Amino acid sequence: MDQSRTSPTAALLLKLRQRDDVSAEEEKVVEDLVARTKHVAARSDLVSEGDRPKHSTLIIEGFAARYRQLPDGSRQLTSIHVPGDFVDFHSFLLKEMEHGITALTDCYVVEVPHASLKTVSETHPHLMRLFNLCALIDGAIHREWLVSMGRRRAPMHLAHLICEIYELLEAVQLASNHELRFPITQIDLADILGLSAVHTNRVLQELRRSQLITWDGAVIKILDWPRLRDFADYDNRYLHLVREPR
Amino acid sequence: MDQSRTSPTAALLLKLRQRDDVSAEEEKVVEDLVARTKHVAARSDLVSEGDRPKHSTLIIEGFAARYRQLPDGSRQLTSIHVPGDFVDFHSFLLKEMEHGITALTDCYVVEVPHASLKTVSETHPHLMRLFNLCALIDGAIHREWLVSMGRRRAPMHLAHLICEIYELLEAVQLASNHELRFPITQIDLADILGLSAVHTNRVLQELRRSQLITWDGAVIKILDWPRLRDFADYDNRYLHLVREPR
DNA sequence: CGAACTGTTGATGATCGTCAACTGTAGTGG
DNA sequence: CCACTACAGTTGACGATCATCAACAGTTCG
Repeated sequence: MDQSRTSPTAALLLKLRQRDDVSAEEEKVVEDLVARTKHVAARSDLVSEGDRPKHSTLIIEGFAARYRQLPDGSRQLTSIHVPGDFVDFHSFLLKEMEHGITALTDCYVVEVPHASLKTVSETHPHLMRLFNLCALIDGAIHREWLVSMGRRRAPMHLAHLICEIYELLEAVQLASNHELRFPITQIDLADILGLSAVHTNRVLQELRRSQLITWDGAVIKILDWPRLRDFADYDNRYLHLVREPR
Repeated sequence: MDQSRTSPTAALLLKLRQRDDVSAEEEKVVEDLVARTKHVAARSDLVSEGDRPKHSTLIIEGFAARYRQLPDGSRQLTSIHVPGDFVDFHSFLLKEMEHGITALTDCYVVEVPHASLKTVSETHPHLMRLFNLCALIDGAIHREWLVSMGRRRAPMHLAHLICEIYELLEAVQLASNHELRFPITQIDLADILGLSAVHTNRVLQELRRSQLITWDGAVIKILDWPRLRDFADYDNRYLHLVREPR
């Protein structure tokens, strides 16, 4: 795994700074939230459905996803999370988890006690507002996924997903040059797209045949960013990556 | 339209009280947010994509929906909103709207200035937290919709939607006895489900044939709630309708 | 070496979209 | 009053997209 990162809070701070200035004191508060990093093996649950966690989980390294398992055995992933994401921030207010969270790859995470978040909300409301803002952006991503599911054909859907993940990783300096490490199986990818694994495989090959991407093992290369973006009808405004004037 | 409602804030207060106690003072603050109700005709935009509204819109009466229009002319609704919902609460922090909001029926709404929300966040943090909590539940609903889109067949998907809307309306005392007024066209319904209008019509008839519901004009009657719920694999935990102990 | 898993391909069928036509209803204007 | 329009709902025919089942290759790992 990548050990080059200086601090476990680096990705989170990069994310927050895209929203607004983060003062030196707030930065210290964020760093104090990180008590001890914990390793989670790929394919195991960070949080299970029905849990009432006493902490929110911050991803330091690796990929995780929210998912729901249906009675017929099928599974749907409802979001994917990258370093810097509070993957179950809402459990701070909502208590019961109505979905599970799985590690798509080996992960390093930090469990931030809800009590600490409560303190932050009282002593550093501006910082708390930045966390809330990130949760609202999660909602915007959900809505874009709904659009992809409902109105984009599978190849466009996959292309759109690749654009999104690339820009999310680029924003925390984990991807550049239209190249990203995204070590996920086609089975998990199918559960993101809401497709069968077989069809997912064929759709992926279609993007390869069209010279839009290569996807070899864990490494995705976007061969023609403008064409991929147009093909996917990708408009990144919903990620709110540029800071809004206040 | 129904004029029996005593106060424009009735639905909102019912919603908030499901989350936590609302003090008399907080109730007064909520009522002060409602300056002037405004009528919006069915099929017109409450907010348009790209807008930077200076207020958040609270629905007093009628149904509204968030939507996105795609270049090929197709449209996807990403959420539907009932009285008591802040339909664009996130614009308070996120500024630019990356989707539009349309009135599915004639609506009465209130436009609450962001400046007022800012004041509330400073003087009544507990109340603001309840608003935030509602926004997080919106996210949970989005996730459940993603599951429906990805892994439920059209008849299950529609059944699930009916269950959800019924319970949301029941929670603000706008539906009871497994009967609800939901005056929406099959075209809009198709744009919720991500289906064509023709297929939506057939799916609807399937539910009618199965004696699960009647849907005559604006009125939906759920004929067999347990069977509809089982058929849809509907589990309402994600709506967080019961108050959590603190 | 076998076991388990991922990726891949082919064959077949189910689900859903598209096109077209027709019905009923409500409104609109002469 | 009636012709005319507009639109929601409905039905049939046909085709595209996607799921399912089965088989097999390549890799890793014990």
